[in-house]
Amino acid sequence: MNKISNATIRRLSIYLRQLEEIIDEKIETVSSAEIAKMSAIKDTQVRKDLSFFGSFGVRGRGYSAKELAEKLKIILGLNKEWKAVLIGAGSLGKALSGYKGFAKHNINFIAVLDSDPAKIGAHIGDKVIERYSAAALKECCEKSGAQIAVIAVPASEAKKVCEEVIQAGFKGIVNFAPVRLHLPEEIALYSVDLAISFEHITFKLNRNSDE
Amino acid sequence: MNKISNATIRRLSIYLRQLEEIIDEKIETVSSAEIAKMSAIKDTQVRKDLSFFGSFGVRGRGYSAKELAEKLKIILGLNKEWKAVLIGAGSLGKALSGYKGFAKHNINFIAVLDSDPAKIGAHIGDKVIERYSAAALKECCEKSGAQIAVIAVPASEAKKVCEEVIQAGFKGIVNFAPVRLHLPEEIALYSVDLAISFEHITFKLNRNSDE
DNA sequence: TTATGTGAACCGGTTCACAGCT
DNA sequence: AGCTGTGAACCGGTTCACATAA
Repeated sequence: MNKISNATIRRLSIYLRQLEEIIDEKIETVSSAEIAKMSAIKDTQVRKDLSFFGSFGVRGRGYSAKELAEKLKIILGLNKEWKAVLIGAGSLGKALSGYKGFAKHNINFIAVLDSDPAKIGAHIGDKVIERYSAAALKECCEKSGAQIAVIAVPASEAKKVCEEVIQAGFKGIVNFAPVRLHLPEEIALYSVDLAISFEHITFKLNRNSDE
Repeated sequence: MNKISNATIRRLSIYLRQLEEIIDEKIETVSSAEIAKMSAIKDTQVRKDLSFFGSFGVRGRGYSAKELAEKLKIILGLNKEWKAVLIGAGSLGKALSGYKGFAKHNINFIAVLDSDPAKIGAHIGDKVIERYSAAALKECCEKSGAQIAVIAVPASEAKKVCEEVIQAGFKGIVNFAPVRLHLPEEIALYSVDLAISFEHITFKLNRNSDE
């Protein structure tokens, strides 16, 4: 199975989102050029990305928006049900648990864990916060079949939590803590780092003013 | 002025964070290999990235952790005070306004705006939520000198807000809404997209199980 | 004629190899 | 001897050019 670049994966998500907008507008057929324009990406790039997975269009005509969206969902794994555990019920955890986009794409939080005794038992959305422990993690993974751990704890705890998550048997991690996690090749990791995003902007603003 | 890749900018942020850890441990000198190991990046990459901005090390010895951190802060623009406006006081906005990392790097929220009348006047951290309007934006930008707009509103509003942000004169945008923003070359943009991060993981988990 | 699908060319970012300092 | 700094080589991702199909 030939390797797909991270950049391609990211763009597939973008295409899917644009297609969903198109479908909402009741448009049935789209060209790669139209998808490209909405995505601010070149049309050849769109076709090349899709070509790694098959040929979904009709020459001279374009793509069926619905069919292509369906294919992209399958490619991205969104046709399956995913179970995730949220670790950390702070303000960021709250924001994540409330995000509508997940359910839409079959990503469901089955539990919320936190190590702060004061929070245990409180509600967060329709979930009750449970006590964090390595054993609790293991139970989510083995009994409930959760595959994804979402780490939204302070930086100081993130490395330990990460190790316990791997121990418990999770196969995918979305990390929001501002630390670099080193993990085995077979675990999928995506890190969202707020500091990096803001520093990206300050760098560019700084540069623009220098020129 | 030669162009610096986004990848390099991202890594500079990472190096800075690792250096801060090193400084906390009272270590004075580091080699590029040590920074590289902590960052899970190759040592030649570290040196190449730094070389775009000057030579900060001592051959045969390494780098002064403090000095290099200081240089990186200057490169990333973190030696200056930045003023940002937070647009959207929902759960994500709350999480962002509470994030400690910003103040540490001289990024300050001077105002929180929201268009929901029910929220106006409420507190969010030590700020009072003000009514969102194009005029309010302009005031933040022109009177208070804010340079960065942080968009944390629902997808449906994001495009309109983005236009008004540009109109108001902001030069940098950090976007958390799940939409593609098209904007003029001279505006710095960084988008954080939760759906993309999760879909990245589902794609990889899906693939790993296929193989 | 129009728009897809794809091998080939290109380009830029990463890695290598080694010269240059301390 | 050890580690930095950097031109050159390499590699992978993007773009081009065009054959193919409706």
